[in-house]
Amino acid sequence: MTKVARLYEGTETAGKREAILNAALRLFTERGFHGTAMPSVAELAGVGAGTIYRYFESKEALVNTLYRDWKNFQITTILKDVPEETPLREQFRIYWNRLVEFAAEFPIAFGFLELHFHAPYLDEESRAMEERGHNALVSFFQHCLRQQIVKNLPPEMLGALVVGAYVGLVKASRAGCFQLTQEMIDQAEACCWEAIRR
Amino acid sequence: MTKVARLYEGTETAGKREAILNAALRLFTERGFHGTAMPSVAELAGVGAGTIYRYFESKEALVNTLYRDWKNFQITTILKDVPEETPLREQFRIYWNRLVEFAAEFPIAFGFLELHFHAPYLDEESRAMEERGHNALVSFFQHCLRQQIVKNLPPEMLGALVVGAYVGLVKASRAGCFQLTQEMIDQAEACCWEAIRR
Amino acid sequence: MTKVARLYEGTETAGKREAILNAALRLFTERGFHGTAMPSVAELAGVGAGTIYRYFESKEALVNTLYRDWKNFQITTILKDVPEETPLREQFRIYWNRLVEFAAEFPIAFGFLELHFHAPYLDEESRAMEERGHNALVSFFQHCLRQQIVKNLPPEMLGALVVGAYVGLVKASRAGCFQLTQEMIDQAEACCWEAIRR
Amino acid sequence: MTKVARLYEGTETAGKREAILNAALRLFTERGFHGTAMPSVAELAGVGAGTIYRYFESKEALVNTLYRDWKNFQITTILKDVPEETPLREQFRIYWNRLVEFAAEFPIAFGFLELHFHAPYLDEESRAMEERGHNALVSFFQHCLRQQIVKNLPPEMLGALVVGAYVGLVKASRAGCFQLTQEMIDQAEACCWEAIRR
DNA sequence: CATGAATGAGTTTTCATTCAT
DNA sequence: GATGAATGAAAACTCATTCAT
Repeated sequence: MTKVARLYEGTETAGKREAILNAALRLFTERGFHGTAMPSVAELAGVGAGTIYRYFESKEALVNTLYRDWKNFQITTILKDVPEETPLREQFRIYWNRLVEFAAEFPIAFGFLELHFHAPYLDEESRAMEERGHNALVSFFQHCLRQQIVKNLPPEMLGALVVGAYVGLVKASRAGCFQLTQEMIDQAEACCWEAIRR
Repeated sequence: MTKVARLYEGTETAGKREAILNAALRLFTERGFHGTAMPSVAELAGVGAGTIYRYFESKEALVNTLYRDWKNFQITTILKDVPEETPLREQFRIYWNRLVEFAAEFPIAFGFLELHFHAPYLDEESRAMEERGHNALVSFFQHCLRQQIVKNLPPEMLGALVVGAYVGLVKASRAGCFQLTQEMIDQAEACCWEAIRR
Repeated sequence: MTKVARLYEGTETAGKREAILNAALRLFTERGFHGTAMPSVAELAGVGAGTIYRYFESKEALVNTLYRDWKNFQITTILKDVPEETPLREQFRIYWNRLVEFAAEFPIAFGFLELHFHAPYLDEESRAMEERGHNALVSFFQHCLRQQIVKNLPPEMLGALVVGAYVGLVKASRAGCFQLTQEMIDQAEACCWEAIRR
Repeated sequence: MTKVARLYEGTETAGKREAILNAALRLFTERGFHGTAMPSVAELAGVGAGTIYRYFESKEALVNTLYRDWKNFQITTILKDVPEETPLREQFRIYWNRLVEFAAEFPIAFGFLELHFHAPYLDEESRAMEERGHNALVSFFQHCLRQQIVKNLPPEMLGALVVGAYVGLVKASRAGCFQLTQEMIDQAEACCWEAIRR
């Protein structure tokens, strides 16, 4: 059983709701929001078409739940348990590895979050979650800036470059350009740090 | 200059085909392929709904034409007129600036190409065009590798990191995180080079 | 007193069947038969959706039970305890007052019976009940005709005019056009008698 | 060709819109608003299901158009060309006859207007039209009251009794209780006048 | 050529009814 | 007996595509 499924397994409500969310995650990622028909979600989830509406008010509610849950999970997974006193260079390494691990362990969710970044059908709450991730990123680079260990550039720009490189790397590896070994991940991390370090 | 480029010039000379491509570019970028109704494309283009089908066999044919035309235009624009003997470090600077200029001059087309990267409704020919861009990128970094001026990493990976950083930068600036000045563009270019240089 | 009547009394003694009939009466009257969802009936009745089907075979069976019970109750209430020897003019007064009282005491049931008059989903038995009320009406006016105290018109027509006036009066008062006082009820009764008396 | 059809034939838009309105009029009257499926309207109208939505925004818009058009037509038909100086007793006779004629010539529309009186899906504008008819009625009886030729009762009540009797009469004749001859119509008119005259 | 009205297959969503608990 | 989650058929509505004008 993959970890993908496990995000939606902990609760005792169990079963249908998780099946729907997992089916929707896959189909929305593969075909996009408007390209996915609700009956196809139901079929993949192994439930009746009407059943989805017992758990989610609408298709939009479904995609938003998915976005919030996964974005929240991603942020939590990446930020958890890093002692404040850890050197920032070391923190950078940790976050980088966690980002890559997240994409490796939850490839569909990674694709989903990428595809739905800033999508017009995301609601207030989903956007707030997006914002939360963004703030954590900016906050880290502000910290780096204060310690003068990175180039004197806007923290948003530093974040954009590093996260952009991360996304590019993962997408390219997923497109089959290369297989990501731990060595390559480490090398990429080194590249990114060198890109921004003072 | 191709017809694709002319779409963004004066509309008085534009034929119906251009008007349709123009309208479709905007709507597909804003709402996605499945989220865009053909009649809405017709309306924005100022033509009858049936007229689209005189120029394009289907909605898929339209999006593929758009993808091919713009991808081709992007590749051509970025690669043109760089003498082989130009130092690679200088070539890198040129390509970087052209990428950023392209995104600035054709922001909708940039968004369109990003959004439709690897979309399931793109056909063989469109994928071949994608491949062509990819090959040019890889080829450049192979050249760099042979001259041992960049880190000894797969050229696809070097490309992924740099282009990823570029995409991240442009998207962040478009999301309103910051305004891209020439100085920042130059600084970002320096970052990217430092990321990969040996 | 039948169970139908008891529905409008204290709810603490009411069984589930009564609760369902009560809820259905209100919702069918407010939103119509097809406009009312069975789960909404269940919710208002405070029972599970499946429970309705322990008491009624289908939605049609429910509306027919309701129609029959209330039509029967209406007829019974209006006709009861009028000695045959009572002068017909006096009987007319009695019936008129009982009709108005019925509409005042059971306004929802009055609306329900009006709305469902001749509805296509009423079954044989419900139509027979409708017929029974009609026959009582016609029979009364035949009696009047035999005594030559009313105009020499078909009894059905006399009934239609008087009952029509009654329905019009009640509906108008319910629409808020005026408040029905006993004086007005008496005056209306006088009008109706003058309409048909010889 | 019946007059029912003719209400929607005068315009040069012709054809589909009228066919849809006429089909909807029949089905809404026979089965009610919620009991009528849009595809069944389309089928009876002899058009595609999607075509209805080229002419009417929604099912509600369709029923409201129908209600407004017919209510307006009814009011106009009944009130037209009655010189102010006509004696009120004579006006009463004219209006009565026109009401009955309307119901005879447009039996489905009569049923439609009766069934949808005060329906919850009627919009502001439709209710305003309802009000307009009501006002004309009240206004007539106020005139009668001022001339002291009718009983001293609220004009709304006089109207409710007379119109109620009219509706009862028509409904009964339509239910097959009797065939309405001109003689009977005249007699009914006499009844109604006697009901309210001073 | 250009149009846009017309279409019907497909979409999202609802709801009468069932059935395992 | 009572429940309410589950269902799938059918509802309202949309839209890619066609074709008569």
